[in-house]
Amino acid sequence: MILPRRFHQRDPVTLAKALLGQTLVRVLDDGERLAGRIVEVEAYLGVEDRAAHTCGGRRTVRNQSMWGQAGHAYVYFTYGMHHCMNIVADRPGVPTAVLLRALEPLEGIDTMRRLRSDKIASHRLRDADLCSGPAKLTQAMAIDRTLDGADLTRRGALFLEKAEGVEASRMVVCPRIGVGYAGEWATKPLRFYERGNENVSRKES
DNA sequence: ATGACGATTTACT
DNA sequence: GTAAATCGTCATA
Repeated sequence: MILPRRFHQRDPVTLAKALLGQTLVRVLDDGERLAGRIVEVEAYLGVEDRAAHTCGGRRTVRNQSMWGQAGHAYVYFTYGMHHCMNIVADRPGVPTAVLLRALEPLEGIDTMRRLRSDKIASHRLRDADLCSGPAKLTQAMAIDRTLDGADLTRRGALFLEKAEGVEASRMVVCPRIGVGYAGEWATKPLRFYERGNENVSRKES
């Protein structure tokens, strides 16, 4: 079953926790299906959040997806070489989102490994190296700006299937990664991951 | 038109 | 641990 619009129409912290355990599915142009279980996420809280791209109400060409309807993808390009994928939360005009930081590979693992190996020299990547970071998972799932704005509640190139969630007792809650520039917002507990999962990008910081 | 900067990853000391 | 890679985006002028 595909996760419905209503699932996404919540505040980003609630959505972030609910997304842990759910399945992200990517269908390639040739029909091959790649899938991963979401095991690490971060919530971005919108205009007040100094770490968010929509901080201060900024609305730009790049971040316009964050201002739109929940359940769509917000994919951005950064560091001149990497893509990161978010899931838009809340309602139109409230620009919040959840960043996907790590997946546990489920389907299409050989293709994921090829997509990752094409870019880097090292051969024989472990399964846990395929999707253990926000830009690694977009590489392994062939996600780029062409999928920005994609509706994740429809069976297309990218969508979310319902699976068993992760209980609060098995979640680690800690500060977000890589947002040291955001002042007091850098230390807020907005990162969530499944305790003990080997695919997580880093242990608690 | 210009310049500074990343919601990162990888390789190397 | 530190540094390089690499360029679209956005604020400033």
